[in-house]
Amino acid sequence: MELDQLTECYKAMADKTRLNILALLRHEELCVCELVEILKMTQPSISQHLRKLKQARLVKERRSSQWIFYSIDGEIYPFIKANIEALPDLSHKIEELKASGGKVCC
Amino acid sequence: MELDQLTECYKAMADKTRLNILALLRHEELCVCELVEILKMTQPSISQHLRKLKQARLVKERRSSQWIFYSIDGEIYPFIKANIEALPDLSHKIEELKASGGKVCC
DNA sequence: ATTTTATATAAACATATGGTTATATACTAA
DNA sequence: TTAGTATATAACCATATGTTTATATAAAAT
Repeated sequence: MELDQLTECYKAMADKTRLNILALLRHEELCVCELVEILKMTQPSISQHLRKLKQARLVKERRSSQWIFYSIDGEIYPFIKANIEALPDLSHKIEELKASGGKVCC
Repeated sequence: MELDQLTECYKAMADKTRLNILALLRHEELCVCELVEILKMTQPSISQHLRKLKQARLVKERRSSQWIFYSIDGEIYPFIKANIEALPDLSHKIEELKASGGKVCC
């Protein structure tokens, strides 16, 4: 893997919000508004972080009617994937969202 | 591992020069002036990159008379270490330096 | 002691980055 | 067709980052 491409990957991971997003998507695909709800950040901010992750090919998107669901891109290099799997377990955040009726959607 | 600490690690790796440094140190310890020579960059620039890598605990230093030798920190988290081992092989750069008589030192 | 060599630090500057507010687009529902 | 919902993009701003030049420090050599 080339250094330029690697640098882009690590740049994409070099932000706490984006690591949080990756840590959440590790459990299941989520749409933008769910991430907004969980991370308590504005929608444009989340969208721009997702764009960076997408450009670095760490996540992919899937449109379903009004929503766009993001998930970890399966094509990721194995050692990058290992990094994502080493992120903290945030499944409780998703559980909270479901419990509060905020899931699927919005 | 905490997200803040992880973010610092990835920030440290989110730069092409620093990835080059890590890729070189993967093979053997090097002093600042050797890195300057190999990477064709100014000494203060290299020094500041090394400081970031040191702050993120990716590298450690060892003083030997006038020189300060940098190397990969052995205490690194395993999956971070795997990242460094996945970096391109730059041993030829070190060989070139040795061939040109630029090694140990300066 | 003075000079030289190796490295670190500081100051200054240009560019990159992340957040906010406002607006545009895409789809849904009425 | 119009209104509403979900998301993206643009413009703006404050802060962070990387590079350069200049200077400081530390050890070695003379």
